[in-house]
Amino acid sequence: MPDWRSVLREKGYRLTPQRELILGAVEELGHATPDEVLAHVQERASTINPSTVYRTLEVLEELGLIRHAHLSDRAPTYHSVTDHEHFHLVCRRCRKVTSVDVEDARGFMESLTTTHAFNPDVGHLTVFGTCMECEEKT
Amino acid sequence: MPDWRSVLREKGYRLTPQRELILGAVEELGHATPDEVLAHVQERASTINPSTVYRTLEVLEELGLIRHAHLSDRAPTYHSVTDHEHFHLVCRRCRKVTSVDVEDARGFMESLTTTHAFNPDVGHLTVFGTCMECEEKT
DNA sequence: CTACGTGCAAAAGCTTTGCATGCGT
DNA sequence: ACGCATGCAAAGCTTTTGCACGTAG
Repeated sequence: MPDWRSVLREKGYRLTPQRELILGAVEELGHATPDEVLAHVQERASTINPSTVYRTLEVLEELGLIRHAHLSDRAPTYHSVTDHEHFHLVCRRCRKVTSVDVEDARGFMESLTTTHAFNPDVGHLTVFGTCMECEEKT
Repeated sequence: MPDWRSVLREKGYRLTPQRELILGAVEELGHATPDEVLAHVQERASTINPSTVYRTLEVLEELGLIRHAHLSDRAPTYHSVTDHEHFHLVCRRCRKVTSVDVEDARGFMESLTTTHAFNPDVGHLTVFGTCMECEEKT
């Protein structure tokens, strides 16, 4: 797990308090929209601006420190990559998000490679559906 | 494959030229954003309004006549359901979209059901990645 | 010191909503 | 004739952009 400071420096990016706060927010929040990240960092530094959040999330993702997925039909959510690489299950009814180890998708991913000449990005994958709890409540 | 007229009528929706045109546009275009649908229908009926397109797509999806998927980080795209049910592979570099029969994902989907108590909606699934053509151009 | 990063404000999408008119039933 | 559907216009959100200042290196 590479140190975020070195990663930024190596690519010629500067170390700023905003970048540290935003990366910290993403790690703390788990899965957060830009908006939620903004709200979180503003608790500590109220003058931080939305545009800084968007710009910083973009940089951090480019550097591979965070990733985003689409857990709703609307905003993207960002999450840390320091944890295991994972993909997501999202229940449409209760909105619950489950993180699943990429290992559980390996067979499927490999079949896409061999039969469709496609190299899938499993870390970005989101599967929508219904969790059994909700299913039973029908 | 149910007739769209009957489907609308059975649920108490009215048959309008706009609805017919919009459904037709989705079927012709394959995978289209609301914007593309609008442009297409306006070729025939220039007064059709964006809000009608949004409202109609929502109705048609609710009735199961069309579905949407997220083929880019931005706009949703709608497609007909009269074809085979399918999911999508999207190449991030060349933006190519491949439709894949759901059968190819069955094993994976079943494993999610059994090991994660989750009932996946395979028709909404989109897998991002890189196609081999682009991969080789590196 | 240099120029990258930030804050601010305005603009740019995209989508939704309220309302009066029109049209399908 | 009744009331849903549409067109229009305006508002709402989220995200992007231009610019001048501040600050990391």
